[in-house]
Amino acid sequence: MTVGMRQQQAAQTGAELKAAAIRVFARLGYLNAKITDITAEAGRAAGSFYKHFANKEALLESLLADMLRQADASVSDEGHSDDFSDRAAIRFHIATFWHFYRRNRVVMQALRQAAIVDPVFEQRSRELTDPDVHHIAGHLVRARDAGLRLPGDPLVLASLFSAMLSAFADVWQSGTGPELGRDLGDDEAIETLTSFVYAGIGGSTP
Amino acid sequence: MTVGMRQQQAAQTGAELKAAAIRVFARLGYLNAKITDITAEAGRAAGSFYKHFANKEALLESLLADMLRQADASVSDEGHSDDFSDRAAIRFHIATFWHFYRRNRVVMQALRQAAIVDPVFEQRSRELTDPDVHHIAGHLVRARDAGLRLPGDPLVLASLFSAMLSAFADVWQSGTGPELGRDLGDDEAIETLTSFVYAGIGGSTP
DNA sequence: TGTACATCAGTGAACGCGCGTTCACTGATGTAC
DNA sequence: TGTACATCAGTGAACGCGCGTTCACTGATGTAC
Repeated sequence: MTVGMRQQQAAQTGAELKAAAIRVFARLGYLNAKITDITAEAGRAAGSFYKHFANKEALLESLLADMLRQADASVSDEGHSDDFSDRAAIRFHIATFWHFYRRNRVVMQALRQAAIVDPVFEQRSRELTDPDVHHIAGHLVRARDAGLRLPGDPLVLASLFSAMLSAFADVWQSGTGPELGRDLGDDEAIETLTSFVYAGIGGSTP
Repeated sequence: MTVGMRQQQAAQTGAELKAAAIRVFARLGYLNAKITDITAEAGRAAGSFYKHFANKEALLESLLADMLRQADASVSDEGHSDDFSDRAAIRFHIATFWHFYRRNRVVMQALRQAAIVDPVFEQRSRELTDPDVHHIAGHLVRARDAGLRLPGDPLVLASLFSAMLSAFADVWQSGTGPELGRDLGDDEAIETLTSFVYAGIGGSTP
């Protein structure tokens, strides 16, 4: 039952294919990436791919699994207060998301592209986003209980935040904003978002 | 030089193909739509398509042209005040966008999908969004001059608004939000967005 | 107004390209004795 | 420790499917005289 040379090598090439895939997705996008682009990037033959993944979808599932495993490991749900009348609570959520997206932008974009074309990934995408939206909605309800006059329905606002964060991170972390090539610093991005959201839900003027 | 029967008929089928395309895009998405899906929807033979459009890209260009022509015709740049310290100015912009998106959601989504896969449409998409972002940035600068303490750089905020509006309209106009099938009423959507943005840039609490 | 020929929208079967996927083969690791 | 056989990751040429695109054909409109 010892792990032999062969298994190690195989696991290794599997990992190299995934790493190559991420580089290719970053360059061409998930939808434009051909299997042979990935194997070429990894310096392997085309057929090699199928010793490790059934197809491109299975590869993406595997990348998603890696992402979630890593995210679960690094989550510290601790230490953030639970209502959004507290500016620090908002900042904490935004910063967490922002850094998560920095680490996983390519896979997240790949997922979004896959979701456009494939109902399975549309579902996966929803499964990833939905709990978050409801989590945020909960914070908003508590903020309302604490006396804030929200500008709308908590769930609607929560989905607004979620969409806003993804779109914003997408644009400003990949330098595709109105000023091409400009990558907003983490601090400026997080501060801007926090101030905007905090004031937006009635917390206070900046 | 009179317009004959044949030309009329041809223009007619051209228009029918475009209308069918929009229905198909709405159902399957631009990227998933096959030429034969469109011709079938229009009740025509496959080859017919190419008497009217060089390919799917040309069809989309044509739909974009229609959209812009119609938008140009209905624009009344008049009657909106020019700085965002005025709540009505924000509401006006949001309402305009919201209604534009209601009329043209399918084509806008098609454009976004095409942009993922094709640099030409990435460019088109940018050309469509960019002036808007700068226009909004201008309003924000004037709001700042009027005494508002913005939560960040005007251009960054403007791109944030733009991304937020598209994402929000996308989700809530197509019933794909956290509560599947719920289409937010125009008024609720516009009010929520306006209040949020107005407060967010320091205008006031709702 | 009528006849002969030209044009052209529309048809749908056939073609062919791109790319995902397979498969017979190789050589290195693993196993049995 | 050595020999014979089995397994399996990796290879890359070949296969074949899906779908965009073409093309020879039809029949209705348009033109010439």
